[in-house]
Amino acid sequence: MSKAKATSIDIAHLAGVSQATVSRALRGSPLVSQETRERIRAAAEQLNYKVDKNASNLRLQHSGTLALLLFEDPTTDGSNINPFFLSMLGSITRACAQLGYDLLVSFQQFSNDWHADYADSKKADGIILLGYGDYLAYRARLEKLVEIGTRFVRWGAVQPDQPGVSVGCDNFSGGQAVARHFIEQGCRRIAFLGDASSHYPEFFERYRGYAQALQQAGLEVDEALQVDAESTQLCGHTAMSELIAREVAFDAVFAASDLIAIGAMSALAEHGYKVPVDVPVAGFDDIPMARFASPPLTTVLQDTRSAGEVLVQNLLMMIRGEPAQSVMLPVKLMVRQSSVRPS
Amino acid sequence: MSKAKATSIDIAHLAGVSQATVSRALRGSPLVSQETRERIRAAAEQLNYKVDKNASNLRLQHSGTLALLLFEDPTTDGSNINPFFLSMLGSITRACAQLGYDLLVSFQQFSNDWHADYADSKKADGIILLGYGDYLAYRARLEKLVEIGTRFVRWGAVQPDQPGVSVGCDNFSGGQAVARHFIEQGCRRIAFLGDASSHYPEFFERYRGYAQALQQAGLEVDEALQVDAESTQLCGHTAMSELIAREVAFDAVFAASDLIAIGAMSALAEHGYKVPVDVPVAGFDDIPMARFASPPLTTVLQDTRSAGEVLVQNLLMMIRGEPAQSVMLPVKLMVRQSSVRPS
DNA sequence: CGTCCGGCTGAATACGTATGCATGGGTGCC
DNA sequence: GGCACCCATGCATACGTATTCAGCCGGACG
Repeated sequence: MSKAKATSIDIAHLAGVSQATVSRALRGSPLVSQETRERIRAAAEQLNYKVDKNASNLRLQHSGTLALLLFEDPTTDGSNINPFFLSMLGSITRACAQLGYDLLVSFQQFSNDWHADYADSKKADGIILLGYGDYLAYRARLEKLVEIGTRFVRWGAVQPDQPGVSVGCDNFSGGQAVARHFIEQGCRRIAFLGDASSHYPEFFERYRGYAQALQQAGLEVDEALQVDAESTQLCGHTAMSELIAREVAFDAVFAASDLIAIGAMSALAEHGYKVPVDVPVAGFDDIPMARFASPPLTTVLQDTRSAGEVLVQNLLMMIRGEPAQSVMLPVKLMVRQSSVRPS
Repeated sequence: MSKAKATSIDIAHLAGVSQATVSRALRGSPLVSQETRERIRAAAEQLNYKVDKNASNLRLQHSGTLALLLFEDPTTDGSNINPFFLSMLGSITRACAQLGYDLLVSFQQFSNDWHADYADSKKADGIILLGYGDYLAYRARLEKLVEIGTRFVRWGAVQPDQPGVSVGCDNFSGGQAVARHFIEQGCRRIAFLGDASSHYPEFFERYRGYAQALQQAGLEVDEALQVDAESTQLCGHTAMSELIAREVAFDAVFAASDLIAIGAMSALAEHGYKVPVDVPVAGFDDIPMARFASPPLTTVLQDTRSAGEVLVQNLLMMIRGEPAQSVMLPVKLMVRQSSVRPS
């Protein structure tokens, strides 16, 4: 039909008013009379007019958009995105839609430089940072963000000395719960699969919870029972194989994430171990796959739905200039077959 | 530090040049001397300057952004997003990043009105439509989009009379392959779980492929063996239970999607059927969960990676004004344990 | 009948960038 | 030495919208 898109001036001509009135009418200003408003609305519909967001955003100095930045360690195999973060993505999208914001999604995995630019270039009003990253490597950047006044929230371990606002689950309690669950069943040599250094604060918190539960039960925390692993099935498989190769005794496996746990279970199967009879296994995250693993995987549920809501709400508070605080969300142990020895 | 964000004029002052030169330098215009360019770059860095995308986009009349619109039938249980589309999301994001575009993501599931507005409001240069939707219900809207010149590509069944450009897998051949796989093993009463009406063209194509394979093998296509189901585990469970309740004989189950297959397998287990010994099962999509189902699920692989690339490339062609055509991608049968009877 | 006020509307401008056009200074060539 | 030419830069303007300010009209009130 019309080749060029209609502008508010076209609408103004058609409706016999000025451009200013068109703008006011379409934004719902009370200054416009009901009759004029209706005429303008009709004209706009007739020409398929839509407000030009670029012009509008430029004028208003905000974009009505949030950016979601998913960063994963580039060392991961790059194949598939961690399902846990996909769940988060879904809940964040939902929360954004409910609150009237659009969402820009970017995977650090796929691009080189930090798209924190999204906010600096006014393409987004704020940023959500998501990922099990090597936190220390990003710390300087977070501090830079704070310094130049970029609004952002981070999903991850909630620690007192962090720059900016974080939202995360209670990884410590989750780790504790898993360890206690094993201990109650009489396990005494519980392996931990996952990076236990402070570079990965979330895994580290899970490890600390695990270690404390062991100590409270009077059990030794044996370094030989801990194997580093990033959150992929492949790493889980490798780490489990490594543990078996060490030939140390173990009677339970706590994997720091579900993907690691699933990889570990496949390695156990290959080596002839039956789960849970020979060795019970538990993971962390409760990704959808966990329920359908064989056997169904015991894990720690992170409530992604409220996590997404809290992230977005906190970010919007910051954008509005209100003070926002870090939040730690509760977790829940989901006991399934993989961790329960038949009595 | 500085409260207000720096503009190109600030940079111009600091570098002792005009705003025009700043713009040219930062955009890499060959008109600017090397020395001046360097001075401007330094000034920009010093002030943490980033080009204001809103102003830039307004001036350039494009946004460097694509919108991904995921629409699923609102009748689904709304809990989790179909993992297959999440895979597509990942590959589309990757393709966008590689081609220098940002991606705006929206779930029709969560919002009421069509955000085709993204393109009309110039927030995006084009739209990617994704979803097993009731296609007929959207047809009028697609035609409207074509009419007003909105650039979009659609993931789904590729059919000759469709408005716009589509990219999809060869669902027909996939359905054929699954049916033949069962037939080769001597199955003669193969059930089909999934909507077989033309409202869901992708499922319908899979059904047509299945039906043709049966006929070519001289087998009857029995309507009693087909049960409607949308693509969720719950629907799969329900549909399978329904089939069992019908008390018709069946010796294989072809589910139109992996989620349906997984739901069906759980229903089979509840009724005491062993997969694959009593009844072999296959799905469609090859979502990550399929490999970890119990038993691992035979399914039809859709290559989401190239699908994402083709979608984005086609859309960019349209944006550049080049002609783009619908594309049908090949599929591949992934035989795993769920469909293979021990001989 | 004049004044004032309130309710609507229009004119003008700013948001920050990109670019066509004009300009200045330097260089080469005759 | 003068003229033409080119490279680098500055000036001015347009992109489309939202809002401030000013103006107009009609009615109410003194």
